[in-house]
Amino acid sequence: MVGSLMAAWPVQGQTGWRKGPWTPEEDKLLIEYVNLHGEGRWSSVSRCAGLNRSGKSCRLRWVNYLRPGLKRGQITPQEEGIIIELHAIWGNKWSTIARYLPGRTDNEIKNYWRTHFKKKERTRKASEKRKSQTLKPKPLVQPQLQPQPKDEPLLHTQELISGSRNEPNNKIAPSTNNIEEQNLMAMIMASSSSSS
DNA sequence: AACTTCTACAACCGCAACAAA
DNA sequence: GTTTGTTGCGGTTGTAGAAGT
Repeated sequence: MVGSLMAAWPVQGQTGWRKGPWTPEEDKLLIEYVNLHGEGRWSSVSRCAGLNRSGKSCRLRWVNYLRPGLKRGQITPQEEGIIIELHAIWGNKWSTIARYLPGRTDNEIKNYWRTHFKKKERTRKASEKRKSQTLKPKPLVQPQLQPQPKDEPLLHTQELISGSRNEPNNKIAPSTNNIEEQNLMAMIMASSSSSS
């Protein structure tokens, strides 16, 4: 199965775009294009740069892998703490969370969370199972990881993260509208400045 | 050594929001 | 005001390599 899939990859989709892993040549073309023309206009990248890739694919490759300033490697315990805190506030707003972790992408954080959350979930369920065999079942009090309402006041100024990123697509930081959140932001600011 | 399971990561898909025509 | 194209986001899947049995 794996072998046959690999043999078939990379393939061309029904739209004619190439799919699958990027080659160093493609990376080079994309980097050259973005260096010359800047980010954005992804739909024209494929044509102009001679890449047989969809704009979506080009953007994703750039944002998650090629963009300068990306940190590679392990998420530090400090970053993990920030992710946990921010996830408690915003839920699965990965791109929002990523704005507070310079050099980290939403995809990276999402992957990290899924891996680790799944692991924790599994161990939690396993221990519950063990408990339930010996104890009377009682209502489970879960830590609240509720996302904010969809219309949360996300649109604010970017002062919060000023200096942390300089990409043009660095949009807006969520507003800090309670003490807890403000404390968290202070913690993040302190940790990011100390780590740099 | 062979096999299985787990983890990390890259990439794709579908959808929604937004802007331009 | 409507349609169409583009961009960005979140969810999901697939693969490689590491770790465990």
